[in-house]
Amino acid sequence: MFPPIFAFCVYTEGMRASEKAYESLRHDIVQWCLAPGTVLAEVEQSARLGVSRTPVREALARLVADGLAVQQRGRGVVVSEVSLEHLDDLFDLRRALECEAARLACRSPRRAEFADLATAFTAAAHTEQIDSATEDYYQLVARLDELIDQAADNAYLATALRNLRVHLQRVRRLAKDHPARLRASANEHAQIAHAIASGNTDLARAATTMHLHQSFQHITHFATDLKGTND
Amino acid sequence: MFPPIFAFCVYTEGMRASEKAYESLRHDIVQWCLAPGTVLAEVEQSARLGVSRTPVREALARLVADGLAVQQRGRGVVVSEVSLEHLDDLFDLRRALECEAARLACRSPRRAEFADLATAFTAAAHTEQIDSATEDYYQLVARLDELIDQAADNAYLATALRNLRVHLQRVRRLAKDHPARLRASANEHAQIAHAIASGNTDLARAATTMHLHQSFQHITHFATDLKGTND
DNA sequence: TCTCCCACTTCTGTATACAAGAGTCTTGTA
DNA sequence: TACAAGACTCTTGTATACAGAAGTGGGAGA
Repeated sequence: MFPPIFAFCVYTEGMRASEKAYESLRHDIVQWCLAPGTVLAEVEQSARLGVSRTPVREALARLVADGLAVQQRGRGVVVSEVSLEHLDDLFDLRRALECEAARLACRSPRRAEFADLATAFTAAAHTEQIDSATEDYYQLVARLDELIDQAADNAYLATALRNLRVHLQRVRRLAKDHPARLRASANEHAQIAHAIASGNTDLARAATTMHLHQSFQHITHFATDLKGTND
Repeated sequence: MFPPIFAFCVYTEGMRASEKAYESLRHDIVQWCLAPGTVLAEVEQSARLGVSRTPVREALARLVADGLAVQQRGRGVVVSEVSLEHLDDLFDLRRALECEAARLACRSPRRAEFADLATAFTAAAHTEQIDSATEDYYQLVARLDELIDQAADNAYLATALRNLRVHLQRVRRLAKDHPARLRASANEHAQIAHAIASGNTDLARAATTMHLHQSFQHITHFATDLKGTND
């Protein structure tokens, strides 16, 4: 009765079926278990997830609202494409949002908390084998993102960022992590955290802009490599 | 194609029942026909809209995703509150997004099209009885918004702005339109359109910032009046 | 052999039936 | 009279049945 791919959601207990279906599908799409272009037929998914069509429909509607799937006339919904064509658009919006978040965080009474994170990032940048601790590193990044969101204290901004980060997660899968890039990224994050901790708005925006620029360059470069060699 | 701002749906013909329910509920919420706090019971709404519970459920889920309604445990969904408490947050995000849109529009090959709109806004500002042509004026604003979206040519940004503008529409209802404010607003919009037409990024951002600041001040001022007198 | 048309299959969209849970009202007891 | 407990009702959450539409495949005709 248990669906094949469902290792991540331990807590199906008190969850509604529609919630379960949504989380499962969302996870599978973000993690590329369901590749772009995959048709999400209602009956097929309801069988796979072990629930009826009704909650699956609700889940699919939410995925379409998230932009993770698109509704095709007559053909149901399919997993949306991940295109590098609009990566610059994604990053334009991301820069606008993250710079604003950084600005607001600079004015937060909690901004001192960023000093510890800055130290942690600097340490991470000097870790010998950073590529073997990728998961830890990404968790650190998540902590910084979360702290910025909390310090910015703007629900509208947080929602916009949340909607955006899903797409980013999918795109990121296109680029493998190189140790050199991870190290550089850690340093950039340290700079951002430092800037916020010091309350320097201009510096925080600049650091954020720099980091996003480097990240964009990395993904673009690697994705081109991928297309040329593997794809 | 889709109308930019659903003036309302006369076109229930080829529409799915769920779409119809969504547009109808969304319209009623934005137009304050359904006041904040109103309980959106599924059976009640399905009877009112003449469709069954299934499409109503789908519509309600979308409204919750939009932030126009909130799901209350055990009590179904209710129309979300419109609070002035977080108006500054709304405008912080709005400034970030609209400034970015204006910046991108400045780089668009279509930026020359803004010159005509600038002229139209200047004319509107000099209309004798601007308060009797409020609808026309708001349509002009909608045209500018739409043109900026198109010129910015960034689907992610357009989505974020669309999500935000719904909340703004609701808040705007708190403040009556005064002729003086409408005139000033028309001039501010003319400035924005002029700046974009000339391709001056800094000027476009400044004009946008100024307009949003004035708009924020107006709503804040009036809303305080409202609370003191009518409410 | 190619093309067009018709029928069949399969899918979505909608309605409705059923079950579980929460809230409320009523009644009984202290 | 007030409080508590139980039952009832209303609501949501889920499953399923049915209808309509769209795609597909096969057969017939040119």
